[in-house]
Amino acid sequence: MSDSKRYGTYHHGDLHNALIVAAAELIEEHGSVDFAMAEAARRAGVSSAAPYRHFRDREALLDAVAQVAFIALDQLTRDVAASHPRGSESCIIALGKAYLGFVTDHPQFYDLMWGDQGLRITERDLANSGFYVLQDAVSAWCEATEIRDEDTLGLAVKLWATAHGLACLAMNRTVDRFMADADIYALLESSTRTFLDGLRRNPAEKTRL
Amino acid sequence: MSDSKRYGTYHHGDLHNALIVAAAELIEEHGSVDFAMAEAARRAGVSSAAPYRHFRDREALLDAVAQVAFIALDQLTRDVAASHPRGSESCIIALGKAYLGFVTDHPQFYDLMWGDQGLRITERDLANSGFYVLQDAVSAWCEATEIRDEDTLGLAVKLWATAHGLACLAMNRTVDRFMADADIYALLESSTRTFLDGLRRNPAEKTRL
DNA sequence: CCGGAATGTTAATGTATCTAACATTATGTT
DNA sequence: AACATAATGTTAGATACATTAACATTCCGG
Repeated sequence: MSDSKRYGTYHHGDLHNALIVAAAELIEEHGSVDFAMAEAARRAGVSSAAPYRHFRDREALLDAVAQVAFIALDQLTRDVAASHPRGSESCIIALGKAYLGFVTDHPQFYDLMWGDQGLRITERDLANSGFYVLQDAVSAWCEATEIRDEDTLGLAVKLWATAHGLACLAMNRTVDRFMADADIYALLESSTRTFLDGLRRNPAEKTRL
Repeated sequence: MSDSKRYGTYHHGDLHNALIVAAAELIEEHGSVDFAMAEAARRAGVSSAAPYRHFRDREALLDAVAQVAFIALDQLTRDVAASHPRGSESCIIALGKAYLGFVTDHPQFYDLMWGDQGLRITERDLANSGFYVLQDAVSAWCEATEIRDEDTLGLAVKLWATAHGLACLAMNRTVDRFMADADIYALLESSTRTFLDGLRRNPAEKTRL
């Protein structure tokens, strides 16, 4: 029933997905989210009004693209976590670097995912943000490092914020302009190691209220 | 010559600035940057075409608003730095908290300043981003803490990234959804303290290439 | 006080989103 | 198979906004 060959030329057969793909391509090509609805429709081979049978409005199409992006991020995150020893420092660092790479390799999708004050982000998207994978890695690291009684949720947020912030500043070329030839991956790694060193030094510091 | 009373009703007298103010207000009210050029014009009491005598296009008006926002951030940053002992850890933390407050108090301006992949940011804006103030605070702290031979530029970027990332995740309500009742200021403070602890523990770690 | 530069106005123009009315195809029921 | 109906497309606007063109008024330097 998902075989588009069953449809004639009048009905597309899988316009919903075709529009998501077209929109993603256009975002990639334009380098931003400012493509025209009609352009996506044309690329999918339908008239400019057809998309509205599948998406309430332009925003809804963007939501759908964002959801796909979150799923891709989640997949990447899981793959990275799976290829590093659970509880290792290298796993946490690899997760951060993967996040950094995801953002900087697809800067066009950043706004889609995190921009607009996050109005587009759903609970489902957050579950696909890789955060829970990071939190698990942090928990495992705390156990392995014999750091007990830590607020792993808070730790994960702090580590995430560091990677996110660096990704953000790297993406909009802010880091480059302050540090020529900056290696953001090296920055993230050393920043993370310093932070974890700090935890080892003073593990009892809790942050939740 | 800046006295608008010298002008009659036909000429506004200070439309350039009035438009910047109107745009800022509209951004604040709409909660985003999606106001109409004509709306800003109406608020300034002129016709919808008048703004184009002062700004090439809508983008140019947004640039101008962003520049004002950067100047405000710079001023805030300098004030905070001046009210804390130079070289103190509290100064670095206060700077981070001020940054966090600036972003979360005016979330509408975030996209304007850092969004759109930072295409709007000029060199002048960066000088007004508060970064150099932070870098100076970090340098002073390193001296006071007898941590020598450190890459203060890199350290400042790392600290900035942490504050920026947390601000970003707080602003789009991502942190809230993972941690109910999260106190982002407390998170930033403990994160920063842990990081500085890590530096004290292992100060020789350098990151530049 | 005159002439040009600035700055405003009104009236298009072009483009984008979205809707309305209508056409065609798919699907499920008898 | 034949029909009813839902789903999905199409064309032709309606509306909103950015921007420009042509023209009007005011400011300011000589």
